[in-house]
Amino acid sequence: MGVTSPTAESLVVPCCPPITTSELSAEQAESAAVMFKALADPVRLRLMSKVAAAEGGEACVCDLLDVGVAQPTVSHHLKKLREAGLLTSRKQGTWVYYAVAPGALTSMAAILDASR
Amino acid sequence: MGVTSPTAESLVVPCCPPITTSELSAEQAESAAVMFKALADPVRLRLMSKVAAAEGGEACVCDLLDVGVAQPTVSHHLKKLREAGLLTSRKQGTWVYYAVAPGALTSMAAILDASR
DNA sequence: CCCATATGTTGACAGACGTCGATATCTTGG
DNA sequence: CCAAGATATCGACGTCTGTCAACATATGGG
Repeated sequence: MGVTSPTAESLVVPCCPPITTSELSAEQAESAAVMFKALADPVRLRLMSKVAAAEGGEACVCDLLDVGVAQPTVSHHLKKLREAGLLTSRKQGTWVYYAVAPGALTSMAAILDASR
Repeated sequence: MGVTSPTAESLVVPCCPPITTSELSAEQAESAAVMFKALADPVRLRLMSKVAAAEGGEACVCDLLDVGVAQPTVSHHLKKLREAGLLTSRKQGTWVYYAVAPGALTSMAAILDASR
């Protein structure tokens, strides 16, 4: 295990309206906070960036180990990003490839709105 | 005090390139994390939303107290959002009005990029 | 002037979080 | 099959964070 199940986690739900449009409900805020929490760490931001900027749209874990923390810590952060629905993972032989979940970044940007 | 100084905190620095464009450096990730950390809490997300969606673009603290936590906690969260550069504040008589810092949301959305 | 109202500050506490070393699991090559 | 490499899990530790009650500060009205 350790690889994203095909049915869940990779789905992109619209979640919330732009915060400039209407006040978020407690439930909407709770679910949006999960995504922002996932990016609220320098190491996870760098991991997201490495994956998002990788050619082919995916990166092997072995290419994500140079972020200044130990390997178990990298694994822990990747799990968080997966659980937040921001990354998907795919196992190929010995290696695991991570990719940005389709629509994840767009749906976060949508919450922020681009009109201010 | 307690009101945003006019010179700092409200400035919008571009901070970082889109994460899909190039890998974030440790320093860039650190400073971007400050902003995402600020939104990584349901209460703060609701506060941002209330301010952002307010008519006139600003809201009195007295209109921000119905988010399910005590008044000191609201004050604490507003301070965090101010320090992160996401909100500005203005004192008028007994009341303090909060507004979204110009460019703050846009600059966060820019980091996420809108191309995926 | 003093009191009610609005907002911020302080100190304390429980729980969440980031980090690591040790270890487990899985896969491939020999 | 067994050793080596890649990745995940576990358990522990220190630190950060959200929360509140109590208090402090400031403003305007009577």
